[in-house]
Amino acid sequence: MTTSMKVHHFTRAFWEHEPFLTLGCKRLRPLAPKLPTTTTSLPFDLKTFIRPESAPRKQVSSLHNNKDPPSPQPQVETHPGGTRWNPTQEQIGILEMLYKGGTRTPNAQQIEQITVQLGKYGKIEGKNVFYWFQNHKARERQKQKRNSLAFSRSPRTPTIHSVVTLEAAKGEVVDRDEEEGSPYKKKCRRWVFDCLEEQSMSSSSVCEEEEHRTLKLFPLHPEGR
Amino acid sequence: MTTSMKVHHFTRAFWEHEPFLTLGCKRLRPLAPKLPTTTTSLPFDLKTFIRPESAPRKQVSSLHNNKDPPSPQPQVETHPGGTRWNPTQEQIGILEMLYKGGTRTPNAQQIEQITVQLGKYGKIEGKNVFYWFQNHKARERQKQKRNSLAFSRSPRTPTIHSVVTLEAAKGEVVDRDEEEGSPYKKKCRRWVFDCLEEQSMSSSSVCEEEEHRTLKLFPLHPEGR
DNA sequence: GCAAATTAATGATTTATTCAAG
DNA sequence: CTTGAATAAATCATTAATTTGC
Repeated sequence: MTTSMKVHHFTRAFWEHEPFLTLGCKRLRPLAPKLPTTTTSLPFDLKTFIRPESAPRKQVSSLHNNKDPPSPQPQVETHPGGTRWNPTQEQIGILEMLYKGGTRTPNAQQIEQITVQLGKYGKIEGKNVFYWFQNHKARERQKQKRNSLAFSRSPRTPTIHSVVTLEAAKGEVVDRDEEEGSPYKKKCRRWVFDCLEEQSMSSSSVCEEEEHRTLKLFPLHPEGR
Repeated sequence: MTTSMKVHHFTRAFWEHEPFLTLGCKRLRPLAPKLPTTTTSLPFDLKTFIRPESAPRKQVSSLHNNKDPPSPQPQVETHPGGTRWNPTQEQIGILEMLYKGGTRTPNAQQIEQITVQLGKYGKIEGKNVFYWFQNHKARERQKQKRNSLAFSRSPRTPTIHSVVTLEAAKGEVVDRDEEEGSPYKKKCRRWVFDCLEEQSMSSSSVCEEEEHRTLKLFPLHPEGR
């Protein structure tokens, strides 16, 4: 009986909702089907979790011996019908407007608002909005970088000015980017798990069974690499 | 009237819930206070959003010409009353057990389960679990890297080596790092916004007012940088 | 013209870095 | 100085453009 055995047992017990520790851990409910029951549009593929090897496996990764220690990993494999958000022109337009307006990392509330608005033009979720801003910001940055590099590189040869030019270019870029940045200084950014539930109803009776309403939302893949 | 003007107007209108586009955008409700109404323990600092300049600004970043072209460094400013999760011994123990058991990037459901279990030993949220695994994984990796570097560095000294050693070390590190990866091929991993709502009750009557239960969860900061 | 085959964009995820609380 | 929290960078994967052979 090695340590790994113990760990393994523990892990299994944990996932199976067995009382694994001394505390009064009342056995949870059978852990519902949880199959496609999850939120509708979720690409959660339980099948693959159960039967990892199914799809054509496009990924190679043969090289670079990937050895993962312990568990038999859950495979979240793309499920066929995996659909990613496909923004409409209106949605893109609004998002770009907001971006130009200075929005870079909208907070939970802002994302919610944006999502609601954009929802008028097509199916969309909050995470799509979040990702869009992250990606757009990052890719604008790349673009700027490329541009300034290209700019500085080509005129390179003459005398001194090239350098000057380079610096100037950089300065410009920075300014430009900053220019449209939000007017407020940067401050604390934080992630948050936020819930849509209307808190207004709290006024009436206090729900004893305060069902976990706080949400979740995180990576859906069972096991990382 | 420049483009920026228009954009600005649009943005403002957007945040204020004014009908900004032609579509039948029925004016939303006054957009509740939304101040501290947000989830309880959230470090949402509205103050800083309003009054950016407050903290002593500690960041230097002078050296190492950080030509981060665009952005002006993100200043994550802590807000005063911010309280971060302080894990108990039991919690840490369980988390490490799970980690040893092979858990690296738990999915939404797993995180939920873990959170519930750990909740018995102290206050905790899903995001804490999420972050813990991310950090632990990353820091284990760093440790491995450091170790292997140290290992390869000591026995090395002879002649040309220094350079060679460096390269070799890097190679080793990579492998080592991979070494503890999961045994399963890597495949598609997806993020998911998942909700805790018990899906069991769906059997009875279908709740018409399907209140948005899908959660949210994203960055809570008002404006990026 | 059109469908398989490439390539370009970009949505979604993971990994690396950074910041600061305790 | 450890590590929770957050952001940025890198990467993966899928959809849409575009090209190519017929």
